[in-house]
This record gives sequence, C-alpha cells and structure tokens, in this order.
Amino acid sequence: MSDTPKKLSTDAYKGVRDFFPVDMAVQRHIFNIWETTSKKYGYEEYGASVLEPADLYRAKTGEEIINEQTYSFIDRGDREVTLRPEMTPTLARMVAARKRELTFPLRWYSIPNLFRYEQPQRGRVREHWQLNVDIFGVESLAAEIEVISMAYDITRAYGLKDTDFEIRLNSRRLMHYVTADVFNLDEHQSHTISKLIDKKDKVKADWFEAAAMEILGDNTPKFLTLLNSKNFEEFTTNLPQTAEEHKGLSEVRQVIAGLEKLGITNTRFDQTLMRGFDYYTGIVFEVFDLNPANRRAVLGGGRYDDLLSLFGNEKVTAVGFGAGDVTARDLMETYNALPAAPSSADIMICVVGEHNIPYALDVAQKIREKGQRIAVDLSIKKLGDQISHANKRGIPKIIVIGDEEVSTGKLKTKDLKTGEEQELIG
RNA sequence: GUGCCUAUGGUGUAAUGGUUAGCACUCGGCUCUGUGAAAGCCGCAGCAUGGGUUCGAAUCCCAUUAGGCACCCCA
Repeated sequence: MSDTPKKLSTDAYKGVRDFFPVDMAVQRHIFNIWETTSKKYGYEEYGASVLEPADLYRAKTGEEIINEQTYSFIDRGDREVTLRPEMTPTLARMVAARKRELTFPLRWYSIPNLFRYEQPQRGRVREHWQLNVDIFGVESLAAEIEVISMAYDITRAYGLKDTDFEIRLNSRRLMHYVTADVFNLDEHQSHTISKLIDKKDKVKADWFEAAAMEILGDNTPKFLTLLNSKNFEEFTTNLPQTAEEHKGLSEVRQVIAGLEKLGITNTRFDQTLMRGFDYYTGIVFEVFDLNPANRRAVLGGGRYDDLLSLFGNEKVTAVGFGAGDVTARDLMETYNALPAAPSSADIMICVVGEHNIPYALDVAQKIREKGQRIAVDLSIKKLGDQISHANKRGIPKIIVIGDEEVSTGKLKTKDLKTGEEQELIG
C-alpha cells in the first residue's frame, strides 16, 4: 500500500452487470416469463453449481479453443475448474448420472448464470443468465413441436407480435445428407462446409463462393443454387429426385405442419441455419427478430440425441433450447415492452416523533399479518418530507402515526393519488 | 488477440487555446416543526492518470488506464 491510498472503482468488473432495483425488476420480469412458460408446459426446475471440472467442456469439443473463452483456474487441490460457459454439458452429466432412476420423458428447465471470457460488446457480456429448456426421451417430432411452441410463447410474452419475428428451422440430418450424399463429401469436408454455410449471410458473396469452391470444385454452382433457394419447395426441387423420401426433408415438413396446427404460422425453412454446436443431430431452430434495429436470433436450440454417450450411457434422445437475458432485455427495450417498476410496499407508515416508532412498528406488524406489504419511515424527518419520500418511491398509501393517533388509537390510511383518507379498522 | 471511437460533479451534458469550468437532474438544507406532488433560495460535488507543446491547455500531441463498438470466436 502506498501512502496515497487509491480509491476503489465503483465500476462492476468488466463485462458483468450490477442489478440495481430498477434493473432487477426487469430481470424478475424476464425470469417470470421463463418460469411461468416452463411450468405451464409441465417442466421441472433443476440447478447446479457454476463450478465444473474443466474436463467436462474439453470432452465435448476436443478443442483447446474452449479454454480460451472460459474462466478456468486451478484449485488448491490441483484440480482444474471452469465456471460453466453453458448448461447443456452439466445437464447431460446430471441426466446420465441418474439415468436408471429417472422417469422418461423428462421435462426440465433451469435459469443458470453462465460465464465466458470474451470482449464485451452489444448483446454480449461475460456473465449472463439463460433459460435452458430440455425434453429427454421423446424420439418423435412431438418433442420439437412442443419445445418450439414454448419458444413461441416466450417470444410473444416478451411483447412481440407474430409479424415481429419468425421461427427459422432447418435439419442437421438434412444438411448432412446434402453434404455427404448429394455432394459426396467426407466427414471433415462436411464439417468445414457446415461452418461455411453458417457464415453465409455474414460474408461477401464472392468470398463465400471462393471458399466453397475449395471444397466442392465443379459442384459449386449446384451448391450455390441449392443454398440460394428461396423457400422449402424450391430447395426440395433443387435436390435429386431420390431425396424425396429422405427423413431430413420430411421432418422439416412435419414440424412446420405440426406448429401450424397449433396456430403458429410464422415459421420459415432456412437452409443456412446451422447453429454453432456440433452436438445437434436433427431439427435446429432459432427465433429471429425481424426488427431492422435488431435482426438477430433471440433464442435457439434443436435436437441432440447423442450427447449422453459422452458419459458412456446408451443414447437418450433430447431436444432443447436456450434463451438469454441480455437479448431479452434489449428486445424489450426496442419494442418498448419493459415493465413499469413495481412499488416496494403497499403502505408506508409516517412517524411523527421518535418516541412513537415502537407503536408504529407494532401497527406495521399487525398489518403485515394480514398480508399487506408495509414499511415504516424511520427517518424522523418532517412529515411533509416523509410523505414526499413515500410518493417518490411509488408507494400508494400512507398511515400517519403521531401523538394524536397513539392517544386515540384511531388510524387512517391516505391514498396519495386521490388524497382520500380512510379509517383503518381492526 | 486486432482495429476504430470515447473519457468534464453521483447521473446527463456545455465551454473559437485565455470564463471564477456553465446548465439540468439527483442529494442535503431552508422558505414550511402534523399532511406531499408546485415555486423559489442556499449548499455538496467535476476536467481519468502521466508526460509534452504553449506566455497560457478541459480544449492540441504522445503514452497509460478504463469503457463502448466492430472483427475474431461463438454459449
């Protein structure tokens, strides 16, 4: 320590947020949407520690890159520990651990905070909260339809209309068929081209074409035609005849039809939608905001049938998605759908004279027993100041307690909006 | 990790290289010691840090630090 002590900064650590009451109100609102939707569909809540052994994430990707984007450290017992960057591996670990005891289908949700070590920028921070919804043990497309329907409900609850967003769908199975069977690529090439497809809308057309050429050669024009198909029908006709009965095509068709039966019609097949994770095996989807100010995915997920094999278990089929709080908040801001801050109490007791505080506390306690939220102003300021303080906090009613009230035992509530006074009974 | 931009009271902002660094909100006090939403008055509090140019720097230059945005990467 130097002799000129440096003041501590009041800033939060880079990339993480403080939640002041006004922010917490928004966060609560988002969590409530997530929770009520999950519960409405019969999902059970689970949770886990933010700490996981680093191996859990290494096993999944087999790449060192993951390490550079996680918070990892060595504990005192020489174990390598990571702050979870996503919830799915933890979930897979938990389900695998109790696979024999659990009754499938399993419907689980959680709202974990997740960490990643990255440069913060708009929509991306180092700690965020994410709803994770997963259904295990349902092989049929009913699982996809249910989960996408939840995603739809959540997006509507954010305050968006059907015309504000669309649900983009694709099938990993279909795309694998395209790369492996239609274009005869090996696994490695398929993987590379998949990553490329994912980038299509972000890079220049000629750059994309050149990159595709390196892998596909003469087939590139055919490939580009396919990727540029305007809709599902056109995409289908650009495929060989034999593709018609391929499962990848029919599953896209069925999910779209299934959602339509539920009244969800703003779906769109998108052959360029891949999603980052390698573990997806079937349908993948994203809710995409069409507002020109945003134009980005607000949530996404898909089917991953093989993840539990990491733990040596036999297959358990799974479909799930994740939705982040940062995008939800940004979305509500652009759509002007942020909730009004709730008041902290129904009634404030203003106390005139310090000696009357014990009496006021007693009154407050009795009213609380009836289920009202009540706070006592302990400031001993002038009455006018106390009232104006209650008003500023959005507390709708006050009770004044001073010598007069204590001696008569008669209390009145006053409505700060209307000015009306009412005798308090009991 | 790379590039671009930014940095003035707690917050939001103003100031042709020369002002006592201005304004609004917030906060504290008063007009007004048992009834608030108004108005007015008073007060607290600031040029991110370190160098340089200059008679003179909030202002120009450099570095550092911090933040934002974009790239990279992508839960």
